[in-house]
Amino acid sequence: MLDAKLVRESPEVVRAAIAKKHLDVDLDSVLAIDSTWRVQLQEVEHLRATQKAANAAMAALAKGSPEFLAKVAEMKAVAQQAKERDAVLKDMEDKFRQAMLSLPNLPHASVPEGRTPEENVVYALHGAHDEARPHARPHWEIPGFDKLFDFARGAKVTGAGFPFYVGDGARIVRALLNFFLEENAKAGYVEVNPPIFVNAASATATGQLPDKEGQMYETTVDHLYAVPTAEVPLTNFYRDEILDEAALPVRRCAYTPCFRREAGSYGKDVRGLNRLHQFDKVELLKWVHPATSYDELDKLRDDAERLLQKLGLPYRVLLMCGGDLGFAQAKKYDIEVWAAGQKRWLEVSSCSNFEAFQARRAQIRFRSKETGKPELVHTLNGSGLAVPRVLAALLENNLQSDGRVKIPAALVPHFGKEFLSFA
RNA sequence: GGAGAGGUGGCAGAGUGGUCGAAUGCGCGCGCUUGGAAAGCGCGUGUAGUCGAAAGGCUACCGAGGGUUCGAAUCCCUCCCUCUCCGCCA
Repeated sequence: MLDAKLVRESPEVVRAAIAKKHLDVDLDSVLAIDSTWRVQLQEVEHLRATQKAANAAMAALAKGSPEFLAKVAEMKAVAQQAKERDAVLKDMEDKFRQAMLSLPNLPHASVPEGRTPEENVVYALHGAHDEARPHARPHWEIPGFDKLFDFARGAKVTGAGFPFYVGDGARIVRALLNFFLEENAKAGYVEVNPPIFVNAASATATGQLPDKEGQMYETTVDHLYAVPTAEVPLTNFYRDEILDEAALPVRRCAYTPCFRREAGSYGKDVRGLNRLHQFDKVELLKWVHPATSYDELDKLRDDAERLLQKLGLPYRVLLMCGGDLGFAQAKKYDIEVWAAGQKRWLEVSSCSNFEAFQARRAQIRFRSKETGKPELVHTLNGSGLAVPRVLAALLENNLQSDGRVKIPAALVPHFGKEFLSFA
């Protein structure tokens, strides 16, 4: 959510942001709602002031006196009017809030212009993705793949996109998670094991509700939502709180399974491990002082990149253009790993600075030493990393002529052996 | 799951229909005092919205949401959460 004062006083700034993100948002109607709401607010507050004044006067009068009774009669009418006006105001407040929620975050000045994913800027390229790998093949075509990653039985037991991981398949998932968590801890992120169901208030604060309701699994009793990412419980950890400025930046990481309904995806995008309804991911999250948030974004991206470097997997970093940036982000880098068998890039992390956009919605602040007043923090997050796609790249890139997969040296201590075997 | 108690400012804790944004204490800040500190004394100390050039004004907030009333922290209803006891359970 944006600052209402900014929208009101500098609508041209917001208009430029909408244009850069290539969104279709009716700013004029937002402004109109804002001004009628404020007029109504004034009227209701004036009526309340009248009531309060009468209240004080009546407190000084004898309870049954003629003056008292006259006041009661007089205020009955005011009360009636206040009630009606207040109902209208409530309605307008809902509309106002809806209108404010429809406005996207402002893209940072360093975000490149562009409308489509093709216009994203390749910010960095790491490793030899174009090196010849004669044995590489799409991971789902590797002989024995179905034994370790059992989609058929997953579909029987639960549904499509819920595989069983068996034997070395389960072991490699656990090794990757452990590796990610250990590395992130070394980088200063405190490990958190959060709830994997959240309530509606939490899902709203991070922006999953109301718009993306259909992407989450919801429980029929209690109306809880299975988390689509650890970002949701983690960001909400400090919801409605005021942090100590000295504690910033706060760095946390969390592993959770992630649940996504992902309606409407087909073809090779969803083959094998590329896209699942349930997958494992470690998320990095920071609450930072506004003055440092872009430095912190660079560091966050570096932290995520380092994981791929240590695994020896080629990757590239994209700086997202305005049109591909996303509604809530001010700036975003996507990290994509090279899957040599599929010969395509797979997104394994998305590192974003939300500035105060999420913090305003979730009311996460810090007390400024300078002013003594609460100010909104900036929030950042990124995966560190998503397991199945890293795994897909690992299987494809490291496949040997003998059909085994070579485990990167950094992962061997966690996996316990040097080769993953499909036999 | 059953029975009971309770949710008030940074904390503790008054307040049971009217001048209560809320006593008092602690904490915190500033000042006086002191060689310095403690104690003591004095003053101050929430958040948000809105109007205003500003000074400042107005409004809201006593777990959340509804209701009763001229008026609600206080009465009624629903929900959430915490604690105690019992039951069940990995």
